[in-house]
Amino acid sequence: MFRAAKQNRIFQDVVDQIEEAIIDGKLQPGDMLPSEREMKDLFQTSRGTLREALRVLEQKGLIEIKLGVGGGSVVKAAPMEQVCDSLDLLVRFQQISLRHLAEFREGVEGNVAATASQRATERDIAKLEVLLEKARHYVAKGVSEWRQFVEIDGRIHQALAGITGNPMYIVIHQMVHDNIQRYYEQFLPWTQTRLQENLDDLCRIVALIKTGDAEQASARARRHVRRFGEYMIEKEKERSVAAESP
Amino acid sequence: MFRAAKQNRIFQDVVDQIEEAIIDGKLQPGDMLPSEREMKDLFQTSRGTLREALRVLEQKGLIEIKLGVGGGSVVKAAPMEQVCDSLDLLVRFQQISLRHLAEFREGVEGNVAATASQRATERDIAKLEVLLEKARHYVAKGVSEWRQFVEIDGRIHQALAGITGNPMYIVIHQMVHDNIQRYYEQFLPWTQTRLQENLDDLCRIVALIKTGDAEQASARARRHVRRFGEYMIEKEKERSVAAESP
DNA sequence: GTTGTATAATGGTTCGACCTTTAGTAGTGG
DNA sequence: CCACTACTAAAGGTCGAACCATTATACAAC
Repeated sequence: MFRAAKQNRIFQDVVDQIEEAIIDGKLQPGDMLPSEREMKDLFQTSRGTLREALRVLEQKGLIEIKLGVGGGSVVKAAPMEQVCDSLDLLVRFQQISLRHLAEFREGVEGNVAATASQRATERDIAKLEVLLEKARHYVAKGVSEWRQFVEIDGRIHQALAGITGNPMYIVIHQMVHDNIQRYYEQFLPWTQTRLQENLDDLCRIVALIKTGDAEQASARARRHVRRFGEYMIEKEKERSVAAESP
Repeated sequence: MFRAAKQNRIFQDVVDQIEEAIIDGKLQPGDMLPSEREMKDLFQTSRGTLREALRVLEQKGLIEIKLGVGGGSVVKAAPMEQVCDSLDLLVRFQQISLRHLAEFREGVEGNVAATASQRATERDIAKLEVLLEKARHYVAKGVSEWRQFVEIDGRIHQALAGITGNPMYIVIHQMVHDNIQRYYEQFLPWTQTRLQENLDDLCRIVALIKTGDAEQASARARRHVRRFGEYMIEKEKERSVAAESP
């Protein structure tokens, strides 16, 4: 019900003031803050304390600090990376396993596909088909190009999230994708069959979105990412078994 | 493809070392770090630089710093709050509107209900029914107790997320709930009818989870949160209209 | 015009001192 | 013997001044 009331820290006060100015729009993205030596006078504090405040703001993703003359603190755009980073930490903290991530992803991709199928314009569809064509290209070149295919796969999913027009989907999708991406590297090589399966999935999903069939698009998208997930979890098991009896 | 290569900052090196020690488990939650004056010698740096590193770690939610003798830096448990905080910032940055949050929430609650209906044990159901009983109690007492009802409502949803056993759902759900909560305050009073509607929803959802009907549970959960969302968006519109022509 | 160099502004680091908070301990009075 | 007070030391918080490292700019040399 109540929050800790410690407010004896000066740097925190500085952080709050600058943060408020940014959120209220008094400081726009791209704006430069005064130099440290000026700000220390403005806030009537020491440079060390002011720098601690800047460290916090930088970590929050609100400012970026550049070196040299003409450098200084510049207000950043929306701090979306921080959401990814904080979850990244949680995953590495082993609070969240691959299985958990994969399950969650399945649900999100399903929702994204359903929403996208209701909102996709002709331009959106055209964009998707360009990506699809690239994917076909890489699959045709064989398993050696698996990395390219995975990259295109990611871009297609990202495009779907974009079509929903909901930044929450974009951020969350990015976050999950970034965090699951780490595992891809460990679980190759992919077979040609698997590549082809995934490509077929993508084609069908786009086709269903074209017709606006939310139900089917959602189900197919879920099946698609479940394939990814099951494969990786399966591989992970093999690993841990191998690790137990080497 | 590549990342910025600036690594000339000493405090960043200190951050990385301590972060790695925590993630690798060499430092367990609850462990105390040495005092600033000791660490400055260990890392062979100045106290100011070391303190900047500690500020970053504190902001990341990895450590907590206490004052006075016997105080110092103590390693925290899983930094879940940071995920909420970073999204909170994004919302306040006006990158994400109530509408976006509500839509995303609808999808998540649907997935949570579906998954929970497959995994709920008898104990889980019992817990839910205890909460349900409390909700009934507050509704019976009338609109004046709307705040209590909303609190129970939140706990029921949180319980559902817990039943899935997937920490991703718990974290994401918490995050969305915390960030949407802010709007509740602005959009009262609730009518008795509305209170009753929501209670009915909750009862039906729990009943469907009891029977393990994922489809229906999901649909009902979505409808439930959509009601919340629509009501708030509607109120928000009234507000902005009122603000335009006062 | 291009290249190199000096300059100054700005963040990054260091050192040393002092203040504030806090837990423990010794002392004091009942 | 107990309870309260006051002192002490440890730890974070702040301050100021100096110096180092990086970089954009202006100016000079070719």
